[in-house]
Amino acid sequence: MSKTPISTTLLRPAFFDRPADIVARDLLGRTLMRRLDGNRMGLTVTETEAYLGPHDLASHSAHGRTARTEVMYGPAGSFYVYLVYGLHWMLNIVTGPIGYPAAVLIRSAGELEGPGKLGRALAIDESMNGRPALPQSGLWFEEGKRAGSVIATPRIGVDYAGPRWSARKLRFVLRA
DNA sequence: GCAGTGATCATA
DNA sequence: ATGATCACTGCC
Repeated sequence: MSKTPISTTLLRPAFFDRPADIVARDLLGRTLMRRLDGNRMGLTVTETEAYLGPHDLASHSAHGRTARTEVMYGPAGSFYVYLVYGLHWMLNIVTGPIGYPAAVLIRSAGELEGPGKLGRALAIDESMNGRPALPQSGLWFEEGKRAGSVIATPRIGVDYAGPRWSARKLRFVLRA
């Protein structure tokens, strides 16, 4: 116990440099780590949604590059955080190459079911927007994958995207 | 079923 | 400057 392991279980930026649906699925069962007030907690990711890119009419990036969506055009592995309904901070992780605006919404982890509850419990706010998912940010992912079956369903709350895109099964849930 | 809440974006 | 919208939650 006297030595610190050299290898880390950190999920590196390359993990996120893939299509959003692949990343969304692969994140299930991984551990979302949060450092708060000097304490560290880890939560198993249990629900995600993929926002594929500018052609995906449910994605914020479907209407072009704006101040809000700017970080989606940045490097994979950066957090994209925004406020919805004036109350709830949504936590997303940017995926794919620089210049290509796609992301994965973290909807549930551990006992925290629902993206608004997750954001509140983890004290997510605009200060996390654009930060890399690394320990130095106080919020990151680790590898160890917990087993379970994966269910794919349509995404929640995206009816505005029209039937074609709202019906796509881009929400992924881990069932024990 | 629907109120709360405020940033964001299009319109002007 | 104004108004519609919103990747939600909790209480009626």
